[in-house]
Amino acid sequence: MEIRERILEAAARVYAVHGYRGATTRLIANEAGVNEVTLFRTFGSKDSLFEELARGHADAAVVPDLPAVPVDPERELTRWCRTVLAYLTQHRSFLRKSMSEMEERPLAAEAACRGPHCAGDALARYVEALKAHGLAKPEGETDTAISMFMSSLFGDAMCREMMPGAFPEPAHDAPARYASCFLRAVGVRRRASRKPRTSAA
Amino acid sequence: MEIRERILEAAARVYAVHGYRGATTRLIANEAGVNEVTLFRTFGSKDSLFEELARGHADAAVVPDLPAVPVDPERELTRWCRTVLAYLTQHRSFLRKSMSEMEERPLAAEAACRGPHCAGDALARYVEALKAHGLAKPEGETDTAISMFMSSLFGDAMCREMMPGAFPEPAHDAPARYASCFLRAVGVRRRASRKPRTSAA
DNA sequence: CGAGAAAGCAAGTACCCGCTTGCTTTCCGC
DNA sequence: GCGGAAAGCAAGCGGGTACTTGCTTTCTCG
Repeated sequence: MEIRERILEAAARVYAVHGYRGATTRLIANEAGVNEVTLFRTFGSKDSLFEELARGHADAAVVPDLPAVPVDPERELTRWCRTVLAYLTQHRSFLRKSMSEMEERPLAAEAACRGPHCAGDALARYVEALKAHGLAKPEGETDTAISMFMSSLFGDAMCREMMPGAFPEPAHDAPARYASCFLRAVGVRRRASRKPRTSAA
Repeated sequence: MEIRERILEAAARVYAVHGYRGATTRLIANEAGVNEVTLFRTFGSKDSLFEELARGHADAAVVPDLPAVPVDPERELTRWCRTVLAYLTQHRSFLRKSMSEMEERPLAAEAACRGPHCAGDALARYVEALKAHGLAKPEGETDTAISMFMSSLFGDAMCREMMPGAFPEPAHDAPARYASCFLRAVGVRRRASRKPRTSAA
């Protein structure tokens, strides 16, 4: 692998555990299996290394897309929710660190927020589509519901490991529960499972 | 004020901005208007100062109580929600730091979680009371709703300042919206405002 | 094979951090 | 007014951190 990428990945790992101040150049170089001098030759300074790290992380944030034309809201949203939650959970330490450094390194916090922010926008568009297709009630406070839904994913990813018991169990079922609860809140009727030929009145 | 408390409060302020590693004893002593040596004479070490700080913070976490017998859920819950959200918002920097230091100082993270955890328990008891008095539907997935509600408060407090626009506006109305959305989710019917003499069927 | 680039290595600089020491000043009750 | 406790002050110690320098090793490509 390119030495540049090896250092960046090592920096991400060390940063996720120790934060910016604790992620010393020695530690990062060691983790990357690289001489510390090489780190400085490659990136110039610790600051610019982390600048690039934040940029890369923001660019790489995957926001799965929701269909423009909703067909099976429960299923589609559960799937989306699972992906977003998995992403947030996987990067929880990194995100926690970045957000906690808001006061000292605001750009890092901003970069960390970009992914989730886009996800929220995608969800809002999806709910508009639900309304447009008569699947969701148009009157509800959907903005509040969306905000609560996104916070739920965020809270689950950030806090579950330190507050077990405060989140839906088992963890694997959480996405379905969040999605179902959200859909009820925006007035989407639950379908009978797995497309029965006729709907029960 | 006692010198002990002055140092503790200064430590909390500095810590909220710079985190544990950034909160140097020099900085804390300066903020407290105290000689650095006095800090060490009083607390012995930086570690034990922060130990005491975490303990004090956990003990001082105020969890407002909800009535054992619910009368006006919308009103009661909005009020409770406002208090909890205000607490979380006021201490957001402190909490962000403590939670982000989960890997290096797990006791700090645990202490920071204690308050919110108790709040969640109080809410769960309240919902049980709602059910017992026939005000909430007993069948719903109330656990998920509670978890989402608590996450909403957490997410709002932690992220609003760095993601304006992703949360209910104006901020002052957020508690009422969260409460209302939650009550709908657990099947509490909205009352006509302000106790009309007869209830409309 | 040989030149140049890339990486390693050892050492060093200037500064910061937690913490200590030795001493002086201030203050309060008897 | 005086003795003792509490706080201040100046200096320093050992170790860590970002970053630099000067030199050697290794690899690549023509």
